[in-house]
Amino acid sequence: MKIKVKGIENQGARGKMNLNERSMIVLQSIIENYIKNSEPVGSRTLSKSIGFKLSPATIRNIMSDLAESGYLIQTHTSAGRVPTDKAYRYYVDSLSKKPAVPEQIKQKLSPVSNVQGTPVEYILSKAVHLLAELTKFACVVSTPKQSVSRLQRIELIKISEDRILVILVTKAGVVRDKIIFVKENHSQEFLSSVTSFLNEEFKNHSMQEIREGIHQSIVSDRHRYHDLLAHAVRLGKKAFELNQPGEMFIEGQMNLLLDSHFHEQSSVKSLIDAFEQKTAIMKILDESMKNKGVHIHIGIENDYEHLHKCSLITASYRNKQNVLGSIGVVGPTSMDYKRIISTVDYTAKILSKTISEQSYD
Amino acid sequence: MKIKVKGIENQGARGKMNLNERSMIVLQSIIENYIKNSEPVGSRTLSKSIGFKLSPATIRNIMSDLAESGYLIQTHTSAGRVPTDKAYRYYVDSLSKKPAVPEQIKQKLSPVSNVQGTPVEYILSKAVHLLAELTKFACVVSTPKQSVSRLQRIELIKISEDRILVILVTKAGVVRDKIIFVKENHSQEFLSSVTSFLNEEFKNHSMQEIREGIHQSIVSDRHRYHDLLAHAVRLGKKAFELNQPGEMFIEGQMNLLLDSHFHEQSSVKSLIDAFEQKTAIMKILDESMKNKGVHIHIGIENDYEHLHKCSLITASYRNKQNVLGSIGVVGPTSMDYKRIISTVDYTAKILSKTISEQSYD
DNA sequence: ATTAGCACTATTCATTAATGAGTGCTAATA
DNA sequence: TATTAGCACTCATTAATGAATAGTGCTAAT
Repeated sequence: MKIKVKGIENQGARGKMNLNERSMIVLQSIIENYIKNSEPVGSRTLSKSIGFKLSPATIRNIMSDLAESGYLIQTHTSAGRVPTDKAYRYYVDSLSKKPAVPEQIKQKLSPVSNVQGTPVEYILSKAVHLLAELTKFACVVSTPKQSVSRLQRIELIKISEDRILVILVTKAGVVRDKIIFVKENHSQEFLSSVTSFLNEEFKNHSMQEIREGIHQSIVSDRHRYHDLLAHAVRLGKKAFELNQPGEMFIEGQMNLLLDSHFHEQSSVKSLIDAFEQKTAIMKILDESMKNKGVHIHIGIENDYEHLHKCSLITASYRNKQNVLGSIGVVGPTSMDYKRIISTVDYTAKILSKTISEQSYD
Repeated sequence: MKIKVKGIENQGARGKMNLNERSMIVLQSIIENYIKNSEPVGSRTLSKSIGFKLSPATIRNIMSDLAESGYLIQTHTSAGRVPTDKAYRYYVDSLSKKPAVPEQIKQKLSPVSNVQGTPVEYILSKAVHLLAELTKFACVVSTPKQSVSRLQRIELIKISEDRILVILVTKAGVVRDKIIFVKENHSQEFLSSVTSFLNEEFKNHSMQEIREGIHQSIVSDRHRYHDLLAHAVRLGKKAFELNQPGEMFIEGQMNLLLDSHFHEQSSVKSLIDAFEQKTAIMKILDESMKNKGVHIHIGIENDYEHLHKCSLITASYRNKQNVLGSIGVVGPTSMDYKRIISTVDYTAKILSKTISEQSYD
């Protein structure tokens, strides 16, 4: 693996300090050691575990420089060094972009494609569940936004004299159902004609467009469908609102509590808040939909303060047409980035593949 | 509140011991004290907090008797007493069956009825979420079993050349959808006729019956609907299987970890396992569907060992026709039973009301 | 430029002693 | 006879102490 040194050498201003390629290899070694053992790493330990020969004293000098440049900190005077968020950022940036996915992980994720044909939500929950099991961290996935997805089909089914079941099927394969209450007792035939009208009119339009456009239709066709379309508007609005705050499935929160890094009381409570609020994590997932590939948010880089001690690894999933949502892992900043990144990446891919194959376009 | 003394007096065999009504008031006082403060309660404290005048020495004697009868234990020689599961059992049995529900709690649960008209799952998740927020414990709810609920309507919708969306609407208001892949390109008209055939044939039959009966129909009508019915069989089976293990929503697991009673490492891990496995809790929820009212499982009374340090308070919810599922709270054995019982009871009631009003029978 | 050596610092762990909450028992009391 | 006061005893908790340990920083030698 090639290491990027660009822009790092001599950035520390002070003439004495020199952060050359060797320093960075040491840093990398410290990081990997810390990820593995979750304990501050000292010069002697490192001297042994590092590839080439270097005495503890020399390593101490290098460490001192790295500390001064903000890559390492000491929890106390006589303790080993611990990587900072800056160090992790350097580390992940210097990783070759696509670590291979171990066959074992692929195998464990294969059940995701086995649930093809089930509702998208079920596929998502399967994926997030397996991801949590594999990573031993908390995992999240956002459900497809209804606003961007396009209508495949709408169905109005008469359930009783005053109730109609409305079913919206989107291109992404999401089915949303809702009961609306009506005053008039419409015949199923009437509903059928309204249904075909709606389908002709709005198929392939996004929910957003429908919501905006449906009112006009009412005006022009007022004579025929007036009342029911009014209901349809109300339904559309409600269904849209329901999904608007963006649903999100969470799995494996408990994993974090077993993790040694979160054993300090304070950060546990922080995390609980973060998951309770949802919005902060949701925002990160949404952000992740804008660009391809794996996104990495390390500790302090997160806007939300309660996530300052976490890293989030996210990746979006999609069907052939659109980006639908994101799946991600929430863990300590000292997670095994190599493994987690490749796992998340692969999970998103298999999710995309599974959903694409059952999407309607 | 009347206290049951029946069958308790002199049950300890040893002639000396006497557990009269006063003892039981003391016991009750100890329990309530412990529930409130989560700390072993001593004779001096109790002497002050108890209603009538009684010296610490006397109370010590009573406590000693209660301990001998298995209602109290000491964590160590010089510690106060802690109620046993037997004590809690006595305590809840002696509660007047229906503690009043505070107006404040009713208010906080009112959003449940506001989501009427949405999918049952959504209503359930709303209810369990609020219940967790109110009780500050972990809460669970089981979704309606498909096997017992009766078919209201089935719809087959042609999605693309090789895909059909199947929607099952049950009387309980549960909608289940699934995509089936077909080799032949059936026309929508053909599907419509199959749909109406299926509806005529199976409406009001339970899923179980349909699953068993559908094969016969195939035989007799083989000439017309053969292929699609074969698919319907497969669908029915799969849909049934999917729901069979019984889904369950969990909320507020994290609450338990903040609870002082679960701070000991071991019991945390136990609990995580319990929620991971789901089956044990699911079984208790299922059990709870058999009888009306609130069910209480205290610590050791639970079959599943990992739940020995928990109490579960459950109540079933229903529509006009059937019992559909259960909702419940999982907390420490020293929970505030009065409050939790009334809250669970009320939640189940409001859930039943909300769902009944949108059920199709 | 690297390394060995040594002084220095802070954590961790075990030991000890003091404190205090709470009991159990016995004898005095109402 | 039931209750209470008094006292000895137990055990957890806490703080203080000191030894052992891991690790650094600096300096001088290589």
